[in-house]
Amino acid sequence: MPSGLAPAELIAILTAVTDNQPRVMTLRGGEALPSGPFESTHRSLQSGLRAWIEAQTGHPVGYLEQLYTFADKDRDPRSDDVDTSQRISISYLGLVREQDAAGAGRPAWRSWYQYFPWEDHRDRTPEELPRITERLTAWAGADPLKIQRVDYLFGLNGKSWNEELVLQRYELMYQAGLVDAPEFGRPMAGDNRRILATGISRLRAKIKYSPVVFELMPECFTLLQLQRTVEALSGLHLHKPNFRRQIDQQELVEETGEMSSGTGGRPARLFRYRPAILEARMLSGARLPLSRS
Amino acid sequence: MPSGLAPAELIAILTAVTDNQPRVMTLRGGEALPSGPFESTHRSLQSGLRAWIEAQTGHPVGYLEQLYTFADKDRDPRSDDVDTSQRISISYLGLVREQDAAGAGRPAWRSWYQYFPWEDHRDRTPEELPRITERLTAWAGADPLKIQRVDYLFGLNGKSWNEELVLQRYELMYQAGLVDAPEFGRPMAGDNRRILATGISRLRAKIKYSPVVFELMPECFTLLQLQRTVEALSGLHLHKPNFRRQIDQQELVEETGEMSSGTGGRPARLFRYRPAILEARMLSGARLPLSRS
DNA sequence: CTCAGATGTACTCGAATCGAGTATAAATGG
DNA sequence: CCATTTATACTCGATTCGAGTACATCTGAG
Repeated sequence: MPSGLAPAELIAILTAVTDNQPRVMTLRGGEALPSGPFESTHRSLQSGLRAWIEAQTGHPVGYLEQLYTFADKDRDPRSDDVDTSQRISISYLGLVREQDAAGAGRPAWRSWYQYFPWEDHRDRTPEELPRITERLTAWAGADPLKIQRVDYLFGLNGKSWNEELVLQRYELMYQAGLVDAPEFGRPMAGDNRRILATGISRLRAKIKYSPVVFELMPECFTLLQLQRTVEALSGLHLHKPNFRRQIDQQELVEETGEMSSGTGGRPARLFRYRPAILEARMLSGARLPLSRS
Repeated sequence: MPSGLAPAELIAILTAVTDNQPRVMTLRGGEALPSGPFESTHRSLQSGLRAWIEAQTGHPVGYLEQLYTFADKDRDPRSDDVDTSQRISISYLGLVREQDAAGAGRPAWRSWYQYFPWEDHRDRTPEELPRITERLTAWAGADPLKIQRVDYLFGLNGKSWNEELVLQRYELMYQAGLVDAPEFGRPMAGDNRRILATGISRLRAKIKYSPVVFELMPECFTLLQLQRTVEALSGLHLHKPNFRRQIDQQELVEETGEMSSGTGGRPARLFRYRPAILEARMLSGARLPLSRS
């Protein structure tokens, strides 16, 4: 057997937000992410992955960003193919607007929070959390380092909840043997659930300093729709006046002149993203006005 | 020819700071970075790269962080092997303390700023900058998008210099055909110089919210030594009182009780990093007190 | 010895940011 | 008509941060 010559695998976390739910594109009954081998016909890693996504989900992709590269032995030890040569997996985060799916692999959009129910803190703290932290605390025992880590990751004992630490929380739960319990979120094949956690972490971090949210918005939107989208992604409730102030200050959007067709209350102004400003705002960014509750 | 079965290549940007200069470990007369194929004997991507680095440079590595994965066709089009199958390159950023090098590939530490002389803004704005921006402005012509991009990346026309945009600046200069001019920095083989730019960008961003600087510091250090290291990395001059205030507030360091042996002025207190605080500060981070001049 | 020069340390001030709260305006629907 | 929902404007105080100033302490050259 020569050195690791297995083809590299490309994996996508394709995300959209509909009905105030952040969703991920899954295959085979929700247990797998779109993926396929990188082939010599592909012009680049990105275009290769785009081809696989279109074939498997029938969905065109706009924004695509590289996440992380794994080798098999770095990955989830439950993998089936123990004696094949080492495979390299390159994961990407993709953002799309629409949600109709019709491809070869039984594509379906599923809410992130089916897989990570403890990550949605928009309305109340999730009901799973007490049971999770209870078992984690038991697992930590008297080890001060473990206790500190549990407190820090899950916002216990005066620490505050940090929504970006999705991956770290998942890995701690993995260490503590909690991720196989079906009560704590739907499982996925292989390490796909961990890759999803990586993508969520990255996206939650990125919306704070980069205008990627607009990749998920329709052409025209109200400020509340924008806020609801950010809230869905971050899993947090935001303070409305502050959110609007931030959006104003950053001049990321402009009015279209039209008004929303009224979904219950007073009609809202419709806005449009100003991509012209993108460069200048790359770093000053779109900070999130957070909220305790 | 089957699908792209070339072994994946591992590449390292190994960085240290000595004599107030940020340095990168190079091979073959400074034109290449340490690298080697990922082999089936390697336990993981990281450990494989560690082995190659030790063999080629004789240098052990502590901190190692994945940067980016390329396929050949994504890379610099000047690559020699046009008709081989597609090769995948996985780049890493490594941080080390010491600087003695003795390995198989003529290892040598070189200052970052030999390769990117326009990135060092500590004392004065670099002398190359006027000539670079002049040629870039000529290249941009009347295209408003290009003009905006030049202004934004190089801090022209009221925009401020953003030290993190090393890669973007290099890629713009590449587009404009400036990177082959030896007056604008030392060249490297293939796309190694672009990979180095990627690493510098990442490190300059990371020192702002993560205590990675301490990977580059000796066990004990004065606050001024710490400041000089951060300045070397960011290529900026920092305001001393503000820098110390930040370090105090974040409680990242503790006094050793000893004093510096006096390198000219009044003896300074020696400090030591407090890794115990690491977790809690992961995000609140080590922000940089910047400075215009 | 003394003083220049370098380094170390302690304050102050004002602008900007941001979480949080309050108030008011405009539409819908029973 | 009024409760409810949504939209929008304004205020207040805490914190952060860039910037400036002042002063302390040691080394070493003359």
